[in-house]
Amino acid sequence: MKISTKGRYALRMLIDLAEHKNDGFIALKTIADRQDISKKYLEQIVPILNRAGILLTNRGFQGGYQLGRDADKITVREILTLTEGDLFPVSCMTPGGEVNCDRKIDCPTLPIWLGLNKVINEYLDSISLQDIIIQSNEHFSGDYMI
Amino acid sequence: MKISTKGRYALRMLIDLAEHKNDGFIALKTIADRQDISKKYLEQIVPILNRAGILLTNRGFQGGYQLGRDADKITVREILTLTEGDLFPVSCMTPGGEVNCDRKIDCPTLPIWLGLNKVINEYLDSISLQDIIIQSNEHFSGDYMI
DNA sequence: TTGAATACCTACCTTTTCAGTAGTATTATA
DNA sequence: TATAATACTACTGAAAAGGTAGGTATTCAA
Repeated sequence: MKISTKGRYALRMLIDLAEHKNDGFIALKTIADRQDISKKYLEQIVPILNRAGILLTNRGFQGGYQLGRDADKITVREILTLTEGDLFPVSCMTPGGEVNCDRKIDCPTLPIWLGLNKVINEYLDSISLQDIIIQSNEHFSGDYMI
Repeated sequence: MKISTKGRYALRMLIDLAEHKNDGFIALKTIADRQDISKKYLEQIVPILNRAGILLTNRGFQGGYQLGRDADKITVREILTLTEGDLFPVSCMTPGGEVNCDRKIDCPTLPIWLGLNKVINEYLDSISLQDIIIQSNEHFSGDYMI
């Protein structure tokens, strides 16, 4: 019951891009260095986000990445769903929402997983990259107000 | 981000015991057969629940298990926390609640994980074995009311 | 008092997933 | 055309998941 590095790194990369959205295309090496993540590993994560239109990319000299959408239009749920596969908390359900289990009729635990799925998704859906940055800045200045 | 078989099997075993709480001690073989779970695997899960006082056990001939507490005093959260380890959604936090990460100061994602942890735990804490059985029965009779 | 049924314990095993590395191909720009 | 970047694909070592296997200890009933 853990989010893997894949999802966490994707999130950190996108937050980094959102924080530097006025810097043009940013090379993966720059992000990898700033976030202390293996660049090679990030290379594998990036195409997932790319295909979903979350990123704009430029190859070649001075290439790199930018957010493909405004930061307030990208939710944590979208990022994690792309990178972690679906977020359904048990393996008996497919991404499409179908239950793939012989016991599904009268399974007493199914309502629990459906409910858990709901609270998780609603929570993660309520947070955008923009929200994260705002909250992060508030917290930062808060440290100096004591 | 999935609950493993260990947690799900534990939950099903305890629901089974709650449904048959008037049958005295129930052998693991009976539960394994009814739930279609490997008895040998269940044997490994049981001690975890046992140590927490959720189970009463009797060894020897006609031995078996009973719930050690009323079904409305056993929550899904307790069962899953015991079997899955803590339920914290990322690996950077210890069961005790301490953050085990160099980046924890000003980590912009930490509030997300704290919030996610909260909604997950509150949800699972709100469901007892008793609740599951009641809801399961309602659903069952509902099928005949059409 | 003995045999069967039960829980308890520990080691082992196979498969899958995680978390990357490595190497090569492709593309855009100066 | 050299160079700095992304894009793609294969491989790998370690850990976790999901069990099996085999033995020991305990209890009750006949």
